[in-house]
Amino acid sequence: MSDNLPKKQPRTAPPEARREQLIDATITAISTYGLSGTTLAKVTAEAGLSLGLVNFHFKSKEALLTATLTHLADEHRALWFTRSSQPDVSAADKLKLIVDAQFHAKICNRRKLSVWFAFFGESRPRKAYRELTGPLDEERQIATSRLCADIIAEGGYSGIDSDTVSAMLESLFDGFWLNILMYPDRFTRQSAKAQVLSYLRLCFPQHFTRLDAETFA
Amino acid sequence: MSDNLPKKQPRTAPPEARREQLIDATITAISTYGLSGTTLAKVTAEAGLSLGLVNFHFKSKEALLTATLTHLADEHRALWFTRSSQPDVSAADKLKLIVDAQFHAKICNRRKLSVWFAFFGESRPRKAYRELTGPLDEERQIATSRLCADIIAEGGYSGIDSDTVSAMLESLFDGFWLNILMYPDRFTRQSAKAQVLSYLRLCFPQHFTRLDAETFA
Amino acid sequence: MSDNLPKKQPRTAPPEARREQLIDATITAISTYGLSGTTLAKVTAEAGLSLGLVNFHFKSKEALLTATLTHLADEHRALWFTRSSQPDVSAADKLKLIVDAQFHAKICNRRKLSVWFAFFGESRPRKAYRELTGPLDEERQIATSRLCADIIAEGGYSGIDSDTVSAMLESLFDGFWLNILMYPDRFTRQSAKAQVLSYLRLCFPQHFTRLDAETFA
Amino acid sequence: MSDNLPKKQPRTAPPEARREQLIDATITAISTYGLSGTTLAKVTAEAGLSLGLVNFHFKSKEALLTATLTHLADEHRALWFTRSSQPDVSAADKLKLIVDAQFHAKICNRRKLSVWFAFFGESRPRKAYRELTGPLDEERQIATSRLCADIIAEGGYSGIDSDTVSAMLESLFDGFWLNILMYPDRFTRQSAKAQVLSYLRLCFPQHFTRLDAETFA
DNA sequence: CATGAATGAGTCTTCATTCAT
DNA sequence: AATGAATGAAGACTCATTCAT
Repeated sequence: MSDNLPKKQPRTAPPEARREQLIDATITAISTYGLSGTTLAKVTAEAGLSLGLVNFHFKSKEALLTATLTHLADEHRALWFTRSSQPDVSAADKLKLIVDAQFHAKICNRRKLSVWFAFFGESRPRKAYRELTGPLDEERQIATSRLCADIIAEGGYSGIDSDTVSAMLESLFDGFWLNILMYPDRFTRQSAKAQVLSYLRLCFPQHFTRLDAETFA
Repeated sequence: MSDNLPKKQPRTAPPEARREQLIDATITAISTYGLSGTTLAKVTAEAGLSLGLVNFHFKSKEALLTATLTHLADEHRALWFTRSSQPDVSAADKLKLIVDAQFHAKICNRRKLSVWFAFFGESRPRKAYRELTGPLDEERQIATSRLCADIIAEGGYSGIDSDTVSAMLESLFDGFWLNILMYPDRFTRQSAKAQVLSYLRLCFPQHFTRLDAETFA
Repeated sequence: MSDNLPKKQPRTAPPEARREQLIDATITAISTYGLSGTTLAKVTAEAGLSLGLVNFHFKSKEALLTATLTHLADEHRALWFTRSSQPDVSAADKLKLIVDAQFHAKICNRRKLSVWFAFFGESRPRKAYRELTGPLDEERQIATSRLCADIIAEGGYSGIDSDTVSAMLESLFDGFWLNILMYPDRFTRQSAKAQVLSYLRLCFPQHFTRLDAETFA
Repeated sequence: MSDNLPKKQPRTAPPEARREQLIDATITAISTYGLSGTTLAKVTAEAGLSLGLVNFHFKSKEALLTATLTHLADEHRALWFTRSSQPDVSAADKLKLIVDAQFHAKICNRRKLSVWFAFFGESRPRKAYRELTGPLDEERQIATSRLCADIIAEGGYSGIDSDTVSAMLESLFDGFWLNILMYPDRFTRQSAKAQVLSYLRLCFPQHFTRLDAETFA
């Protein structure tokens, strides 16, 4: 289950390294066994560490799971936020960068998607997700809504509402994530991104051209 | 936990009634406690029945969960299929009926959405879902794709692909479901349906008018 | 598991027939699943009857098992007792008949040996056996001891004790039964009987000849 | 049920000690409650340990039972094998040592005999016994057969077959064990051993004298 | 007499957490 | 810091027994 040799660490490692090691093993365990099938024994075996360490570095199993979720959420947020905060980028390009981040290989892979949907699937973890990650989701939706508003103003688009587009985008993101997780043969990162961009082309024909999908592949 | 008085049934009920009763209690339990938090004790307490009865009417807990999933899938399929199989309905109206079914109060409520996402969230239940419900998902996607193709042919639309639209619809369905489950304050059945229809209006402006959303509310 | 067609009885059968039917199914169940693996469901399925019938015809499961044991013990006792009670038979021939009964196909088959040893193997059933069947075992040992005493007197054998021979016979009976059950490839009814008779030949050379084994085969 | 005070061990004991402790408690439990009446709760209570510990040190209940059987079989084998492997001992004396081992107080007591017959009595445990201990039984039978062949050659005995004697000995061993377990008032270790030796005296009068029984008491 | 649905106590097993070393 | 043995509560499943029909 774990190739322990290369993972063996010096007997005492800096706490932060141990925490990351355990979080990484937790992601692997959740994606393999599911949230309820993830036991501390499996996590520590995967990490090549001893069982007792989890309750030493984290207060409880729940704390480990919370830390794992936060870790993923931060990673995700960093990706789209830093990219779309660059000064000399147009609103449309920022929007494209957010879409791009959503389907980036680092984020949108089955290992990590499994974890997201593991949290969505059960009521208590869902509550935890809402508290921890909900604000980040809302922040992103607000950001895309503002970008859409800028584009609408720029392009003089009528009959289209920035909040509607951003709600659509959020749902497309989640829906494609789910389908990529469920039916990887029919849904891929690339096709998902292309189809989201095709939606933006429908909305904002002057700002999104047929070539965009390839540009950011 | 269970208000037992009104639920008390005659001591011996027809097996099918007991099965339905247990499936209904299972849906409630999953939506309340999650899939892994759903214990047979909670299910039977919810149903006002004794613990041992589940393994009498169903072979195992897993069989109960499978039956629950199948029950939901059949209910969902029946709703959109019978509606969209009527003879004298246009392709566009059939598509609207499918969208309508997807966000119908009978299907799209937090109690039942919880169950869907409970199955999506863990690897083994996800596999079960894929085997049991995957074919129905694909059937629906094929149906919407055909309807889109008909609409495209009718309207002479260019630059739009029926498979892309059906993939988008599938993802919008799932994505809005998730957001309705996660953020019921910001996402409602009505707004979701309206936004999906706004997407169809973008795609097929001659076939979907601004009034459609209200028509099928 | 049960070929139910030929076993189906008229809906109401004489109680004694039902009891025998259930006892027979119990023997089959014990030999197949062991004593603890024998459930009333398996017994009634084997008998082609409904679950509730056992507690109708027998007070409890334990009563069924007790009746089964008694049935076997009576059958066994009848076989050796009636044979060795004939008036014009010599003591040696009576002894041979007892040995013969012990390894008779009707008694000494794996199906029934399983039941005997099932009762020997657990403390409570062992206690039940002791109470129900112990007296019959003792009766047989006394009978063989008397026959040995007669033979010793007749033959003028010295250095041999009738109680020792009867104790040896009892143990040989049980030991061969066990080995026939455990290792049917190495131990058969026929070889066991021949070897017990070879022991009697060692004890009483004038009364048991080399041909005895075949005579009673 | 358990006198816990004297059994309390240091909180962390070497694994092998815990395993032995649990095996010992298992023997006690089987002899008291039978195989199917032996629950992990009773075993651990008997051992003065907590319920969960069995599945920590053994994979399952079945593994514990298997280990218990192996433990007894090894103990038994060691006793007769080391004794009868001494270099300067005659074949007849080796045979006596095997008989002696069979009825040694360490082996042939009701506590341990209960366990043997518990395994004989049910089909699945019987199968386990056959696989684990069958080879040891056969090894012993082969050893006794060889010793008998040596004695026959030495003594020039005729009309007697070494395989027959060894089969008789096996069955006597088992049969006396059963009777000692069932009827301890009428069958004792000492009388059983004396009677088995009396059989050997019948077979090999030059090698086994009347005094042998007492010599090895 | 007969059926089989219903009950609930009892068992094995899992696993988060604790703690002696 | 780290280890892993130990604990015990909780859950799925079994099954003798009861009882309405």
